[in-house]
Amino acid sequence: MLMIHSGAHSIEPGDGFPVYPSSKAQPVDSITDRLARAPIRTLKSHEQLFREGEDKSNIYQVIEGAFVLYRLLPNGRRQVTGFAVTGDMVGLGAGTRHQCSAECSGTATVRALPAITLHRMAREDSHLGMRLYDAISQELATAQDLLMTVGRLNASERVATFLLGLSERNARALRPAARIELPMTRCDIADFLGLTTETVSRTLTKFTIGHIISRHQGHIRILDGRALEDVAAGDRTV
Amino acid sequence: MLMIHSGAHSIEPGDGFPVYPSSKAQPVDSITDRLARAPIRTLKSHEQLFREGEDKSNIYQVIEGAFVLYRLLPNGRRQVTGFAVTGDMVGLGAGTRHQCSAECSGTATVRALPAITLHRMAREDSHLGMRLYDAISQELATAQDLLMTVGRLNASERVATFLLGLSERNARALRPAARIELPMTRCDIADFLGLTTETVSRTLTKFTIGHIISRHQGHIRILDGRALEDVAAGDRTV
DNA sequence: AGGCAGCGTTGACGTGGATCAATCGTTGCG
DNA sequence: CGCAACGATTGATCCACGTCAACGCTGCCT
Repeated sequence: MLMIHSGAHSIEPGDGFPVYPSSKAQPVDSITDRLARAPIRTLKSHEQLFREGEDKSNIYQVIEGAFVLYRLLPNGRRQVTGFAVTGDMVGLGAGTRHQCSAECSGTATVRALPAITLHRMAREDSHLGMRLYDAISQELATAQDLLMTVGRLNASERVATFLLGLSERNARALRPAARIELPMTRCDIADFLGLTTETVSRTLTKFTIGHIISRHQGHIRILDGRALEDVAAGDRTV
Repeated sequence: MLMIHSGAHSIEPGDGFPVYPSSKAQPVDSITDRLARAPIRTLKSHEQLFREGEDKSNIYQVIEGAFVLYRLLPNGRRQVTGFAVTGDMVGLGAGTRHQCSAECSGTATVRALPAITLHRMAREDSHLGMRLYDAISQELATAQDLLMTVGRLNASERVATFLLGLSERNARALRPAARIELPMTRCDIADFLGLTTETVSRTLTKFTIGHIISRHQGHIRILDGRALEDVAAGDRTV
């Protein structure tokens, strides 16, 4: 299963990712409270929240909208490392500079938490520190999943894996798993999977012809999930 | 620059990776002391230290030897996520199960630290927690470098980037940067870079013909570092 | 309403790297 | 010593995917 949102995690307890046994008494100035009081920033379509290499002044939580996280090569080639949506944290990590750029697809709003504040809080509250550790560990696992996908799967397997990842994300959010919104462009998907837009498009067409998915206005539908899993596993050619 | 040892980091302060301002008084039972007292395990050639999916009983520090860290697909395809050598920590990360397998190239020795002990120590000492956070953040950055390499570079660029990474590692260890030992097999390199052994071999041959490197018994030598950088950046075709 | 820019799809074509295969050293082992 | 196993290299061939190009659709701007 390919997780889609590398670089994007909740650091609040109780929403499904591993959390260390925490003390019953939460610190008064908990991360949740602090985030609730954090200033809100609104971004226009295609505006950048931060750029790779910039000083990491803030960590952000996505309130609304969707972000593409990516790294650029000097010659313009791009690798998308993940997508972030409502609730996800972006910018986590210990370095003093951002490791990737973050750009929103449509308009978006985020809460900004000064990096220095988060790290001070983590030093004072080891439970928060462990939650950060959990979150970043999860990001690492996600990045390695993607590495495997990009390094060792062919185009059909990659696209199938990607769709199953989105489906799984829906299921976890208690939304219908078969209906998949694709808020990102073909170019974003291609740069995520290490392919070209043409190949992504052709692969989706092949899936459609094979009655594995159907395409609709603004979303696609998984018609044959088992077949999609077989394609992702390399057990079926489309 | 492609770091070579994803999944492998020191967590002791003062060896060159970012460390948070630490209290002057180290806890008595510091991680260094604890590691020094840790039991040593010796492994035979090609023995596995742990496997992907296994319960994470221990975290290890490599005393001697070299490890290949990798993930497997059901159909046998393999993605090497990193290499670990003397001093590196392997098995870090918050999950209860190992995210990858670790196998030694030759014979190797490691120190084993129970995961539960490390996490207890991290809960009690937030500075250690932050060092874990630093280490895993660095691993994430390394994994994303590799993702970029595998997703967006061609074969020559990947191999050149790989050699430059090894060279850089030598330089940081104050060893000659031009002389590169390749302790891993062509197969390991190929599975690291998302290529085949044949392509790795042919690419090294092309570099040799182009007088960018020379090959010797047990090592290679970089003859033209600038050319290698140009190849890695895609500014020169071999 | 018209023009234009960006996205998605499809087609034609070329090629980089995978695949299949043979050879050669080296190493380990009975 | 001789054989088997393995790793590295090289050659021949193939094809999956990238590249280049055309075209339709949508939404935005004036």
